[in-house]
Amino acid sequence: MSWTDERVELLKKMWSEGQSASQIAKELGGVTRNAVIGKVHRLGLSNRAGATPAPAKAEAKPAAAPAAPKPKPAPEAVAKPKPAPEAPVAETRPAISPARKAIIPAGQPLPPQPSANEISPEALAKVNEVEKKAKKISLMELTERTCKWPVGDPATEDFWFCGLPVQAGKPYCEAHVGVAFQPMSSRRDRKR
DNA sequence: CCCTGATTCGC
DNA sequence: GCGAATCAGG
Repeated sequence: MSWTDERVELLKKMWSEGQSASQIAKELGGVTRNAVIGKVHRLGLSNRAGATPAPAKAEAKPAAAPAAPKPKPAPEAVAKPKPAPEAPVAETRPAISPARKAIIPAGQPLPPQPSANEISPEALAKVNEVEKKAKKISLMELTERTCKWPVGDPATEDFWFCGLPVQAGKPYCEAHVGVAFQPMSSRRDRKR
């Protein structure tokens, strides 16, 4: 397999939509996530921010490299009409409360894929669905990899934990993670 | 253990 | 340029 224009295009699209490298690789087929990541870097779009107004975070970066030229290949993001202003929300914010109406930026809509943004009623529906087939485990049955999403009233017998297998190092299963956390976008931190 | 992206380096 | 191996982290 080679990186044809079409494949690269799909790669760009998915990457900008926040899809993970493995998902993209799976979609493309014939390549591994490593290949995707490698390509992403070579394309110079390792930063998922098509036009993120820089967190303006007063990072106390040493920057003690006066003579160190940082050849940062300026993002060629220009001809690309980026409608979504990227919601400036903190990612680690568990929104347990289901009371949340669509705050979807009413900019230019994203016709094909609703993308992976906001909670969306879809995610909520997914949770309902999941709760049906939840394992309904008890507190003591919780392990490192069981979804710890509580359901029901703790003061009642009608209370249990989801118990479905969690994904990654999250405390919840995929469905619940979708409701509890914001998509994903900024995780900039490398110690090396 | 599952996953994520980042980097390196032989090809 | 490519991507497996490796690394670093959740």
